[in-house]
Amino acid sequence: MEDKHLSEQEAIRREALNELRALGIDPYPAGSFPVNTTTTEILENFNPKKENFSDVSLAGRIMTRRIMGNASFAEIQDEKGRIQIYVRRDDICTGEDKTMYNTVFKKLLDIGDIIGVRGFVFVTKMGETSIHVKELVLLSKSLRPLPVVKEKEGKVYDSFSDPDQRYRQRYLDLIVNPHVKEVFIKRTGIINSIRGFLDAREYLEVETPVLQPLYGGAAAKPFTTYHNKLDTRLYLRIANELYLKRLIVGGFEGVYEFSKDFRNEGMSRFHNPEFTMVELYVAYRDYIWMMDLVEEMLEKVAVDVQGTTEVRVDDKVISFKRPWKRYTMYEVIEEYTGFEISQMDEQQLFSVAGDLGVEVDKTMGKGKIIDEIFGKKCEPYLVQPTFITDYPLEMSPLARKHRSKPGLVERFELIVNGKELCNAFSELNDPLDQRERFIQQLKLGERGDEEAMVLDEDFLKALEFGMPPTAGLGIGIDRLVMIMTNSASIQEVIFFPQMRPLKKEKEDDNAQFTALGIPEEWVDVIRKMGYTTVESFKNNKPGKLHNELCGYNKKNKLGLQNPSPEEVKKWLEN
RNA sequence: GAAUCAGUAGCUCAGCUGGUAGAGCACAUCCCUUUUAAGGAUGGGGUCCUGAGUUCGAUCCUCAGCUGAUUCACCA
Repeated sequence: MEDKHLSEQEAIRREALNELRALGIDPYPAGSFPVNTTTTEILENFNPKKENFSDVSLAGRIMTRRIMGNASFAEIQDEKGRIQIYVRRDDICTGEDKTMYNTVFKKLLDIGDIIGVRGFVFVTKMGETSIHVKELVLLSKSLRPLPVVKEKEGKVYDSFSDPDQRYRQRYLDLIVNPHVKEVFIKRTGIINSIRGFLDAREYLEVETPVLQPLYGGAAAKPFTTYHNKLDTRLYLRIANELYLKRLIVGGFEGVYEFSKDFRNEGMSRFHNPEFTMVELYVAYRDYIWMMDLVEEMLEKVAVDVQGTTEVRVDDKVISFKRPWKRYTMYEVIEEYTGFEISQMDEQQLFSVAGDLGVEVDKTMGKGKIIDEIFGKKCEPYLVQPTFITDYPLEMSPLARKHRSKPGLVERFELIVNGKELCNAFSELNDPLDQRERFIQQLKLGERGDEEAMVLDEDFLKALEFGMPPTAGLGIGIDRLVMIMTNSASIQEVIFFPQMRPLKKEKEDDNAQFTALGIPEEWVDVIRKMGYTTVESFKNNKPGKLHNELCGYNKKNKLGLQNPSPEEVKKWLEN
C-alpha cells in the first residue's frame, strides 16, 4: 500500500536499491565497519609534510556530490563534522570492471546514503583537505531524499527551517542543521556539570516514582493514568519533592534527582508538558546556604560549557560571575515601582495594584496580589541573575515560616533574563504546620483552584517521625539550557517536544475496494481521484462516478478499459 | 483562550487586477579528468492545506475549518 504514494525520487531510489542487490551488493550489510578517525580530527591535525593520516577509515552520510568524468567529489558527514572525499574511477576499480564507479557510485548512490571509505588524506588544488578514496563500501541506502542545505562563505541556502518539520523530524534537523547538534551536546554538558558538582559534594543521586498515587510538591494539574492490576488511578509526577524529603527523613543527608516531570497545562515556548528538573535536598542547611550553592554551581556550569561566566543571550550579556544581587520580595517591588508595601493590608495592596495598572480581581488574596505585581513590574526587568527572597506564606505551602518576618516564608527564586530559573526554600519540617498548610490548600481546591495541592497523609506521617531541618532546591533544566544556548523556545532544547498529533487521513486498503467487485487497476485510479475510503466512494451517484472515471482515464491517457455504467452501479450496490 | 501572519514541487520560495502554475537546489538523461552552494544542455515532478460560497471561470476574493509561527493571556 505504501508503494502507491512514492514520489518519483523515492521510486528511483528503490529501483537503485534493487539494482544494487542485483549486482550482489547488500544495501544494508551486516558486520562492523571499524573507523579509525573522525572528520574533525583529520581537518584539525592533518599536515601534508608529516604525511600523517595515510591510512584512514571513516564512515558517514553523503551530503553533497559533484560528479565528473572519471573522478568525483563528495562530502561525507560523521558525528563530528564533514570532510570532502575524492573518488577516482581507477582507484576504486583496480581491474577492468568499472562497474563500482560507473554504475554503483555514479548512479546508484545518492545524497543521504551512508558509506564507509578507506584511503589517505591529501590537499586538493583548491586547498581543501580531502580523503583520496581507495575503497568504498555502502553501509546503508537512504530511500528518501534529504533536504539539501548548502552553504557558502557562511551564507546558508535553502535552509531547512520550518519549526514544525524540524521538531517532528528532529533527525533531519540534526542531519542538516549542525548548530542544532551543538545545542544538545551543550545540554548534556550542563547536566553533567551539575551532576559532577553535586557528586563532588557526595550527595546521592536517587530515583523516585514517576507513577504516584497522589501528586504533590508543586502547584500544577497532573496527567492521570491507570494501573489495571491494582485497579487504581495513578498520576504522573508533577514534582518529586515529597519523595526526596521522605529520603531525608530516612537518614540520607543529601539527595538529588534529575527528574522528568509532567504537567497537564498549556504549551508555549516556555512550557512543554514534560520537562526536566533537578531537585536537591540537603539536611541541616537552610535557604541562605542554598543560595550560595546555587551561585557556585551555576557559575561552574557556565564556565564548563562556555569557558566563561559570560553568556550571550540575544543582544544581552548575562554574567554568572558571583556574587549575584539579592533582594527581598518587598525590596525589589519598592525598587521597581516605588511602593513600600511590606506593612500594607489586602485593601491597600489592591489599590496599589490598581495604581500600577496590574490586573487583579477580588478572589486574590494578599500573596497572590504581591506575586502579580512582582510578575508584571519586576520579573521581566531582572536580566542578570538575581535572587528574590522571602515570599508570602500563602503561595508556599511546603516552605517553613520565616524565622523573623511574620507572614513570609524562607524561600528564594532565582530570576535570570526575566524568567524564574530556580525555586528553593528552607523546607517545612513541622508536621502540624504542614498539615495546616495542606488543609488551606484543600480549601483553595474546594473554591475551584485546580492547581491546589492535595493532602498527602503518607508524607505527613513521614514528617511526624521527624525530618531534620533541610534546604531544598529545584532548577528547571530546560530553561537553564535555553539561557546557556541562547535558544528562543523550549522546543529548541528538547529533542522531541510535544506536538499536536497530525490528523490522520482515513484510508481503506485495496481489498476493501476490490470486495465491491472493482478491478485492481481501477482502485488506484479511484484513490488518485480522491476517494480514499469505500464510504466516500459509495457516497456518489453511479452516473456521476461513471462519468468521472471515464473522464479521468481519458484525460490522463491511462488506456484502461472503461467500465460500463451498469458495472459502476453494481459496485455501489455491493 | 485572543490577535496577527503563513500553508504552492522532495527543500527554499516567486506568482500582478481572478483566466488550471514558475525559479533555484534536489532528481533523471547527456557533455566535461581536481570540483567548491561546481558548470552546460535537455527532461520529469503539483489535490496550489481542506470544505463551502461568489463568478462563465478561484492558487488569488468571501466564509468556515485544519495545521504552524509570532505576540499576549493562562501556567512556578
